[in-house]
Amino acid sequence: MSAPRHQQILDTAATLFAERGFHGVSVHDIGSACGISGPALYKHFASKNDLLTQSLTAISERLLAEGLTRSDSAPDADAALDALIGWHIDFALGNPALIIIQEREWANLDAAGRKEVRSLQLAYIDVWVDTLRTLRTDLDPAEARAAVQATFGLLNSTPHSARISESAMRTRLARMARSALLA
Amino acid sequence: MSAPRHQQILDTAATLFAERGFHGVSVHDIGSACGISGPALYKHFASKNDLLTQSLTAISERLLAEGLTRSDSAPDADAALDALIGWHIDFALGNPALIIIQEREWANLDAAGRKEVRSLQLAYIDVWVDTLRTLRTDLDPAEARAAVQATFGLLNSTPHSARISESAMRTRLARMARSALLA
DNA sequence: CGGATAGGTTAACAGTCGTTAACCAGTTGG
DNA sequence: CCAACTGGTTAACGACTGTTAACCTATCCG
Repeated sequence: MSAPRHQQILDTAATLFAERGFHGVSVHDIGSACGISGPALYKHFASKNDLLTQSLTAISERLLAEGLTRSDSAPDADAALDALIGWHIDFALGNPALIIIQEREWANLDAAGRKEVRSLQLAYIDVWVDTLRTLRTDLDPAEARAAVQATFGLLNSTPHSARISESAMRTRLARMARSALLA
Repeated sequence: MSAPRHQQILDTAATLFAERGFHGVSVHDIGSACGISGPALYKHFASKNDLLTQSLTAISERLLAEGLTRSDSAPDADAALDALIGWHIDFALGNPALIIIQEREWANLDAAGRKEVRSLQLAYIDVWVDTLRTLRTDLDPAEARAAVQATFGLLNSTPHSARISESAMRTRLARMARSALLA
């Protein structure tokens, strides 16, 4: 199996999906952006939908795994929150296309993919919620979840703006997220 | 001219676009959701793209106009910021479909529509930026703009979550937005 | 009364979509 | 050395797309 080509297709598809939306991109577009053409994709993926499913599950798995690692290795809850914020910013700034499709293409998954991605996303949210609730004992789980999701909206907005330097953006987002969560 | 039908089509289209994306909805889908079918839409709109353009410009005009009104009638900058936050939350909670398509279907506009919507959006951002910069003299325009757009991301995340009551969501979002902007 | 008009219908068009089929070159392994 | 497999090609498919055309009916106005 040619793993690099597999990954190349996945990356290319994610970028195109982010730019024009799942239904706005044809398999011919994806193939030709990879130097191959159209139906050749079916040697690597079962369907166009499979491309989206694999992208989204990979994103969710990576967010969750690294989020767990970083928050677990923090000395206390306060540092864990900073670690989560830092990780999410790293990911959003480094992979704007993935952030975009994770936000907007969720509805185009089939039932099975949707279920899997959803549970990974919920697990990731729970990591944040658990951390936040040890710092904010006044928040019940539902309120904490709402606050975390709002913070994701804040952090995920980076792909849409970005007119200041990456390091300035990084520190500004971190400060805004922290004070929003602890307000 | 039947104005109500015009508006009904616009509302229906916006909802469907929000659910399945511009390319994921056919003119037949829109028509049949309105009780008429397919090509009848062309008695009211020039094209499917025209539907999207009119939706997006209407949203941007409304956000800007009401934002200006509310912030102008505030006694000072601090109250103006609260007024802007309150208005944006009102709109986002009341029109989740419109918020969604304004975020994600911008790329599907034709050149003319894109230009008009963009300038309206920039004007709306400027209202926020001007207000914010009288309270935060340390922020240069670019940084203020980045902060405002991040706040929009926070406030616009409501359509994706919403598991707590609307009034609880409203006050939580307002507090988070305010402290993120002033952090 | 009678034409214009507004708002709907169905039929049809050309184009594009995702997907499959049939085929072919190169590599690999028994 | 030959068989199998990998990864590519082009051709063809049926379904669906946005849009136009042709036609019908009710309402309105001179």
